[in-house]
Amino acid sequence: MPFLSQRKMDGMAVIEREYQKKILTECALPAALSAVGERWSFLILRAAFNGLSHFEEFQGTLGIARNILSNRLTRLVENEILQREPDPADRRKVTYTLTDKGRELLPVLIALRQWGERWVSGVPSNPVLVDRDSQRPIAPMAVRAQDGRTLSLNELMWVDRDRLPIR
Amino acid sequence: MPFLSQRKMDGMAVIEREYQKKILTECALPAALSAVGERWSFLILRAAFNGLSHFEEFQGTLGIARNILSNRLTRLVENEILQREPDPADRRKVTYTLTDKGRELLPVLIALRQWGERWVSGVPSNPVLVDRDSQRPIAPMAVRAQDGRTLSLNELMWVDRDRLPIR
DNA sequence: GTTTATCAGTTTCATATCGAAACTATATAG
DNA sequence: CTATATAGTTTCGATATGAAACTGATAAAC
Repeated sequence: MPFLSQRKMDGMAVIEREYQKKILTECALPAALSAVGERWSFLILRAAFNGLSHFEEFQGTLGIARNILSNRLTRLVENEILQREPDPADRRKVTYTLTDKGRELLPVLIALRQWGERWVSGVPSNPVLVDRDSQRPIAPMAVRAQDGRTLSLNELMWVDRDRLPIR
Repeated sequence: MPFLSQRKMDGMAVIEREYQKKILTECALPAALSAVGERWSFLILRAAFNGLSHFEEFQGTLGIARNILSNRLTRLVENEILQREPDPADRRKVTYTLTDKGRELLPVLIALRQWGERWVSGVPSNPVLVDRDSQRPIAPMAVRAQDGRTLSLNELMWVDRDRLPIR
């Protein structure tokens, strides 16, 4: 994917048009969006992260239309984000559970949620997500360097893969 | 918002139904999605982060229909994610630039892009986003504790705001 | 100053998607 | 055997989308 308004960011070099195009075309964002880019998909995943796993649970909790839910679940399963299995305890039921691929969407959901808290709803949501050890809230999601420093937009730049320092 | 499949996560306490409902309703994710939850919105933002700012640039680069682009730009401006201004150099043109609120979506876009690279496109995209200082690629987006430790799903839990340790 | 081109939209219309409600198929409970 | 729960599918009207043509304003060319 791409990013970075180099134009008016002090200190950030202006990107030439050709490179800009490359950044926009060779980007995994459209690929990611085709898997989870629909509104309901995010909300279904949120529910799955909270332990919901049955059709009726999703439908009742989210208030989504049944045909749309059916369609979204199918797509999420096709994309291997959810796993569909008959419930061994009750064969009428089907469970949808997160795969590893699905679980790794957690940072995306958390980042979106934090942004919404800060900029849209305004209110810090009530149950708070905390680190189990310290019992303190998690840190705000941020872009970071390898050593953990958080990076702002003008501390970032694009580099061609071939020109990366070795190691 | 919500999250966390407590059910089968070893060590993670099972959440009671009532609390689960609260987690799902008092969540900023739906709010965030109503602002940026449409496919094109993310792609327009990606382009804006790369320095695109004019209608024709977005249209040509993204291949989006003009009426939809018009609609999405209007909505992004209404949501104060983009700022609309006449171009002082050429009064025919209008520039759309990121606001602070818009720029703070960077972690979301980066997280989505990284996920897409790893799980969908499979290939690490070519221009690489690096830390300007070290010239090394940025770290993978991760949920972290206040002290910077990365946290996995089963190291997370929900706590009611009132029961947070003081400080 | 007239013509032409550019830019940022709007309008139109055909198609695709969505959502509410009713219907279906299978499994379980009594 | 009957009633109910679960996970869908079908139907149909409303909404959103996309391609293409059109508009209005500014700027550039001559």
